Amino acid sequence: MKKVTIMDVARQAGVSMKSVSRVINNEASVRPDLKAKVDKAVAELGYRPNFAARALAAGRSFFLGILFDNPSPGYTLQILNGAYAACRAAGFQLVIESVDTSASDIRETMDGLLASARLDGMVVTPPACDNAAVIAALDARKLPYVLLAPIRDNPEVASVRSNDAAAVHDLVRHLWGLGHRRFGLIDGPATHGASQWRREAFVAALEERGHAPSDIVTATGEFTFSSGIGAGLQIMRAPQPPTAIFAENDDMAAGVFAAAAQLGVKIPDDLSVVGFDDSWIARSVWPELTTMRQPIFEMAEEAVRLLLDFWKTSEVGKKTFDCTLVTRGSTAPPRR
Amino acid sequence: MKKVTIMDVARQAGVSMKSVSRVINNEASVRPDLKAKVDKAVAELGYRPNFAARALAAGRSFFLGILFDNPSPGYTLQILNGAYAACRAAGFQLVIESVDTSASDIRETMDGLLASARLDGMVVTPPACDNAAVIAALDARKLPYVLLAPIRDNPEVASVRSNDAAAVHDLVRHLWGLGHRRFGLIDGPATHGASQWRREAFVAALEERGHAPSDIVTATGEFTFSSGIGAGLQIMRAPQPPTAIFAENDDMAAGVFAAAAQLGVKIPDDLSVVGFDDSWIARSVWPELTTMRQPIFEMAEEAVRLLLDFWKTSEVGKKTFDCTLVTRGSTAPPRR
DNA sequence: TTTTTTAATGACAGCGCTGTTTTTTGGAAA
DNA sequence: TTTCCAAAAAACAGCGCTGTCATTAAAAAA
Repeated sequence: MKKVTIMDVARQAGVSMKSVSRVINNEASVRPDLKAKVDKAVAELGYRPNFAARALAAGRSFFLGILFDNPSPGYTLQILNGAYAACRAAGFQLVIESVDTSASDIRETMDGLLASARLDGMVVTPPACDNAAVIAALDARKLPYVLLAPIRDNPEVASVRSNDAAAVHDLVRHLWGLGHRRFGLIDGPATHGASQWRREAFVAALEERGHAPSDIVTATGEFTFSSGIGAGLQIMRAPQPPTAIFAENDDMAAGVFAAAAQLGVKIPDDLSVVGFDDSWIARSVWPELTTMRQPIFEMAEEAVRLLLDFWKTSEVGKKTFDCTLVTRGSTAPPRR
Repeated sequence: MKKVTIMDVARQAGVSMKSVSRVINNEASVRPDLKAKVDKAVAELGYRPNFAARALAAGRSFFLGILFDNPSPGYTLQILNGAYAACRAAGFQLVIESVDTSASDIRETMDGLLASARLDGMVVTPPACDNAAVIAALDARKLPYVLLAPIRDNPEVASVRSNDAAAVHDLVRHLWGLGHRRFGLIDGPATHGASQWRREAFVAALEERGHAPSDIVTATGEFTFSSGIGAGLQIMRAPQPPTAIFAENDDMAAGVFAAAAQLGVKIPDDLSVVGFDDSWIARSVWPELTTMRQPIFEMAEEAVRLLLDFWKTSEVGKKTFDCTLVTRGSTAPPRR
C-alpha cells in the first residue's frame, strides 16, 4: 500500500497534474470527458489527496478548530458532533482546542494555540465566545471565527443563536394551559447570557397574563445541579409555594427533583417542573423532564457552514434557531 | 503580521536553515551557543513552525486522531480533555473522528476517514476499540494506535486499562464493612467488556465471604439510566430485597434512585446504592452517589503518551490504572 | 606539532500539491 | 476555407520545512 500521488493519477489518466488538481477541487472549466478520465483513474488507484501538501501549496490548512471550555458534557459533545458532521461533509478536519476562561493567561494560551495550529477558522462556543481576551487573540491573528450563542450580537461577526425568548413564551403557554397560576423561577448566573434572556422572557410572558414580577417566587442558581437543590428548597418553602417551577437550565431543574424528594413533594402531582436545553440529564430523572429542546447539533453544523461561507465570500452570516417544547412527565395540571 | 519562516530566523541568527530546524526539533549535536542564538532569533521574530510544511517534508503530520462513538457524554469528554492535554504537551494537535459502530459500513467509513486524514496515530476508545472492522481498517493502513479499555488484551497492541476487578473488591469491602449482607447486582450488556469484569469480580468477592452466586439478586440493564429503573424495580420487588445494590455503571445506579422514589424506598436509609465510573451523573442525584472513580483523564493522557512512544521506539506499551473509592451519601449501614 | 577521528554545521533537493502563466484547442465569425 | 478568440489544458515554479549528504570545526590520538 504505497502512496498514490497526483502524478500517478495524471499519468494513469494521460493528463497533466494540474488537470487532476482541477477535477479534485471541482474547479470550473473542465470538460466532462476529462473529468471522467480523471475520476476513473482516481478510483482505480484509490487516490486521496495529501492534506499537508495541499495545505502548504494553497496556504490554507483544511482544518477547523473548535474552542470550548469548562463545559456541560452533554451540551459540548452535541456541539462537537454537529461541528464534526459538517466538517466531514465539507472535506475538513476538526481540531479541538480548549482554554480555561477563568485563568489569567488566556491571551498567551490563545496566542500559542493559534500560532502553531494554522487553522482556517474557529468555532467558538460559550462561554469562550463572550471572553474578550479570546476574541482579541482571534482578531489579532485575523483568524475567521463564528460565535455560538454569544451574549452580544456584533453585526460584524458571524454567529449562530437560538430564540430563547420565544421558547420561554411557549413554555409559559404550556404551563398556563395546564392551569398553573402560581410560578417559581430559578434564575441562572448574571454573567451568563442565557439566564438574562430566559428570565426576562419568563417575566414578560407572565406579565402579559396579568402577573406582577413580584408574584413570581424567584431564587438564583449557578446552572448546576447542586445549586438547583438549594434554589428548589427555597422556593418550595415559600409561604405561598408555586405549583410550577421554571428552571433556566436542565441541571438546575434536576436539582429541584432532589429537593422535592427531600420535602416529600411529588412531581408532577404536587409540583410541575420545566427546564431548558433538553440536555442529557433531562432523561436521567424520573419522571423525565419537560423542557425546551435547543437544536444544538444543527446549530453547530450551521456554525461550521457559516465559517466556510465566510472563507469563500467574506460575508458575515447570522442564523437563529427555534427551540421545540418537549413534553415529558414532569408537568401536569395542578392538583387544586 | 506577515509570516515568519525558518529562513527569516536563519538570517536573523546568522546560521543555516537546517540548524534552526535542529534547534526547533531538539535534535542532538547542537552546541549551546548556537541554540542560544537561534532561540533568541525565534523569540525576537515570534517564529512558529508551519505544521503543513513540516508534515510534508517529514512525512508525518503531527496530528493524532481520537476515535469515539455513541458515548456517555461525561466519559467521552473526560477522555477528550485528557488526550488533548497530552497532545498539547507534546506539540501535537488532536483531531476528532467518530464512527457509528452499530452501522454496517464501518469499514468504508473508516477507510475514508483514514485515507484523507494522514494522522500519525489514533487513540481508540470503547466501544470502537472492540470492533473488528475498526481494527482491521487501522491495521490495513498500518496506522499506529492505542486502545483504551479494550476487552481482549492483545499483547501486540498498546493499551491502557483500569483495574476493574480490584475496584469492585474495594466496593464490596466498603459495603460489607457497613454491615450489608444481602446484595443486588445490576449487570451491564454482555457485549461490553466492563460488565463482564465487574460482574465476575462482584460475584467472586461475595463468594470469598461465603455467599453463593444465587444469593445475589441480579437484573440486567443496558448501561443506561432508564434500564436502571427497570432493573432497580425488579430487584426491590424480590421476595427478600437486598439492602445494597451494585450497579455496574453510574447511569444505571441513578436509575435505581428513580425506582426507589417510585416505591417510597429511602436512600441510603432503606437501601444503599453504589455505581461505577464516577461520571458526571454521580453528583447529579440526591444523595450523591458512592462510586468508583476511574482516572479517565489520566488514562487518556497515558494513551497519547504510549502512542507517541510507539512512534519513536516501536515498543508496545501497556498500562493499568487503579480506581479509587469515592464515598458519598448513597451508602450507609443497613437499618436492620 | 601533525594526523586521524568525531562532532557540529551547512548546502541542496524534494515532499505533493496549487497559483500563475503560457500554450493548445475547438468552434464561431469572416 | 481561414482567421480569430475564448475556453481548456499544460508547464512550471515554489509553498516551508526536513532528510541526506558534504563540509568544516573541534577533539583525540599520534
